Formats: sequence, structure tokens, C-alpha cells
Amino acid sequence: MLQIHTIRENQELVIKQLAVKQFDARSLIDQALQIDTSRRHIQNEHDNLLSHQNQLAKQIGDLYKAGKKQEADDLKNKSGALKEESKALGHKLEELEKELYQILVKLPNTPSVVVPAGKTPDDNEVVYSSPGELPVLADSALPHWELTTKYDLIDFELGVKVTGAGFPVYKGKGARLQRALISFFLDRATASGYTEFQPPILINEESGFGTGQLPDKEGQMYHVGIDNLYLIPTAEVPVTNILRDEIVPADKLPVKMTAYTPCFRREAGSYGKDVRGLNRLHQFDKVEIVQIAHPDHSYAILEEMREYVASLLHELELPFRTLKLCGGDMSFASALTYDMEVWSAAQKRWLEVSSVSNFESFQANRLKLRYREGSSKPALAHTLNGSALALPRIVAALLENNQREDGIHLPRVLVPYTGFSIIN
RNA sequence: GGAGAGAUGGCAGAGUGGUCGAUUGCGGCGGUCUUGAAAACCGUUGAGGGUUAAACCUCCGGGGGUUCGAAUCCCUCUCUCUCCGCCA
Repeated sequence: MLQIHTIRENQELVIKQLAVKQFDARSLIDQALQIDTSRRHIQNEHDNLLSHQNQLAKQIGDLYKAGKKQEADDLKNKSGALKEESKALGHKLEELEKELYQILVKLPNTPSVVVPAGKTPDDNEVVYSSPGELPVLADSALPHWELTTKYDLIDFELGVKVTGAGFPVYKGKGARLQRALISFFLDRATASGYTEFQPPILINEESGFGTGQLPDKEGQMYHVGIDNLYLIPTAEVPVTNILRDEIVPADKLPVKMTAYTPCFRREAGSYGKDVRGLNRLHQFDKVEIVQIAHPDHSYAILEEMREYVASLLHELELPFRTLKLCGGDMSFASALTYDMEVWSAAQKRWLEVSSVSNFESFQANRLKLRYREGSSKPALAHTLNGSALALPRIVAALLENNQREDGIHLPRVLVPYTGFSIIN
């Protein structure tokens, strides 16, 4: 959520920036500023009334002590009238605040100045491609959903029986590969200075609100109605919320956190080739990295995170490219996002495996996540996160790209984790 | 699930109707002393709104009520702790 004072002070700039996200903000911002003006006006009136009442209350107390009952009773009547008036103003103030809030939550985050203009994924800017030609497989090459059956790694039908579509059952070497990747990713993250967390995978409403899943994306999360809890769609939610309502000393920044969790997404409305096999699931595993940063350093940190994720893909020997998302393809909350896409040689398409974003203070505003420089006033911190990495599509690419006559050859770095180098 | 107790500032912990935004201790920050540090002593130290800056207003788990006046009284919700029951 943008801060009203940012909008107040940079009205035209905000409108211009939001246009890059293909969002016409002018009328919303006009409304917001109008409400803000009357809000401040009424608040002032309200405060003066309350101040007056406070003074009267003190006088009444003093008069009683002095035994001047008659005078005190006179003032009581006066104060009673003021109370009616201030109550009405108080309600009006509440209404205005709600109205203002309803508008503010509709405004997306302003994109960074380096975000390319553009409307569709075709307008994203390729900022990196791993060296070498894209691998070309024999005509007999199989897509991963056939490989997983051939080598008995994943049973999609069994998942349907136990739970439903999109809940695969990993078996044998397939299960071991999952565990290996999780360990590998966590080891690399902790070696890079991230502190490992094991957060709850159910979150309450406040947390869902803090990172922006609620109220808008409520339908995307599984909801445990009886206790009013939500299954997390990403570790970003519980991990970022660790610092909700906190004021972090500036010298403790950046805070670097990582967590492995299963992720749950209802994915209502998905269909077709996008959901085949591991391409889109209701439950999947992911290691997430999160940083809470000083505003002066958040963009340098974003680059550091981008390079970190790239290093993982290099180690896994997967061909990939990095995209800087254009305004039209960015998420609501992000100020700058890099997507990493891995080449799936059998499907002959790019698969998104990571998304690394700087949210600037957009999330922090809702989270009330602040930092303090010395003894100065607290200010909103910047939040960043990225997948490092999501497993299913990595597994898909590993299986497809590395299939040979004699089986699937795993990249060397995984062997210590899997205990085997070939799946056959 | 049953019974009881509680929720106050970074932490601990006072405060049961009238300058209480809140005693005190610890912690933090600044200073004196010291070659330096520790100790001791002195000072300072919550957040939000509002203002050019002030004034001023709000906040003692959330919401509502009583009262001229509420951290203090009443209602309600949530959460935490203790004991019992159940249990990986």
C-alpha cells in the first residue's frame, strides 16, 4: 500500500509511474487527495473539541475538590453538549479513513524508474542468457510427465486418489530428489548468510493481510474455516510477517531469511498445457529467500539476490535466461521484478522457476515494518524476496534436459545429496 | 474438552475513577570520572496523527458501554499462562 503522504507530495510523479504499469490512477488519486484534505480538516476540528473537553474535565475535578459543586455541575452540562458534537465528528473521521483506505488498497506499487514500459510478457527485457546453445534432444525425448512414469518417480494418479489433481505423490528416487534439492538450496542459502527458518504453514488473517494476499487474493489460498487460518501460498508470507510491527535498528539491516516450505495454491481458472505434469500444482515445495533492507541499499540487494539465484541455476547446469519484467507484466505489489526461466528441452518452452522482487515500502507499509537510524524517527524498511528455488519446474527441466539412452544423469552438485548420479 | 489466572512502554513490573502517556528496575543513548574499559554518578529514552515548527489529539490486548473525567468500573471478543483430561 502506498503512503498517502507520498501521494500528496508527488502526485504527478505517482500517476506517471503507475501509467508504466498500465494503470490509470488519476481519478483514484484525485479522490484520495480530496478525502485526505477533508480528513485532516475534520481531524483538526475533532482534536480541538476533545482538547476543550479535556480542559473542562480537569476544571470540574478541581471545582469538586474545592467544594464548588454548583459551578462544577454547570460545566458538566457544557461538556455533555461538546461530547455529542465530537462523537459525530469522530464517526465522520472514521468513515473518511475507511474511504481513503479503500482507495489506497486499489493502487498498485509504483514501478522503479528502470522498469521498461510495455504491456505483455513479450515486452519483458532479457537481461541475461546463459552461454551456449540451447540443448536439442533426440526426437524420442520424453516430456517429464512421461519420464516420471517411466522411472516410477512421481505418481500423479495416486495423488488424485488421495487428495485430488495437482497433488502429486513422489516415490523412491523421485522423493529423494525432492529432499536433495531442498537440502541443496537451504545449504547454499545459509552459506550466503541467510538464516534458516521453519515457519508455520498455516497463517492467520493478520499475516495474510500484511503481505497483501488478503483481502484481494483470498480465493487463491486454501482456507481452514473452522479456525480461520490459511495455508500459505509461499514462505514469503510467514517469513516476512516475522518482522511485522517491528522497528529494526538500522545496523541490523539487511535481515536475511530463508525457509523451505510446501506451498499451497488453489490456482482457480488454470487449464491446458500450463497445468500438465509438474508445470502447475496445488501443492509444491519451494525454498524462499527474503531480505529486509535499508531503502538506500534495496536495489543493490535486489541485484545480489538475482545473481544468487542465477548461481544456483548455473550449479544445476540448467540453461536459463533472466527477464526484467515490463510494467504491464509486473505484480501489483512489486517495484522491480526479475524472472528466471529455465529451458525445458522436451517441452521446448521456457519455464518460470524464480521471481525476485523489490517491493520497496509497499509491503512494509501494511506490515508496519520499520527501521530506526540512530535516535531518529522510525521509517519504513524495504522488503525483497525471491524463490531460490521452486522445485517442480526445476525437476521437470532436470529430468527432460538430462535424459539419455541409459537414463537421467543428474548434475554433479546434487550427487552428494541424492546418493545417486543416474536415474534408470 | 473442563477449571482457574492474566494481557500495561524494548524487557521485567507498579498502578483499581481526577495533571497517568503512565512509579520503579533492567536494557538503549549521551555525559562526568578513566590511558582505555568496567563500576559509580548525572541526564535522556514509546508509537501514530497533526503543524513550516509548535500547540494539540489518539493509543495501557481488540471492540462496545458507564462517567464531566477510565489503564482503573461494566459488557463482549481474542490471545496467553497454570492445573486436569487427551495425545505425536
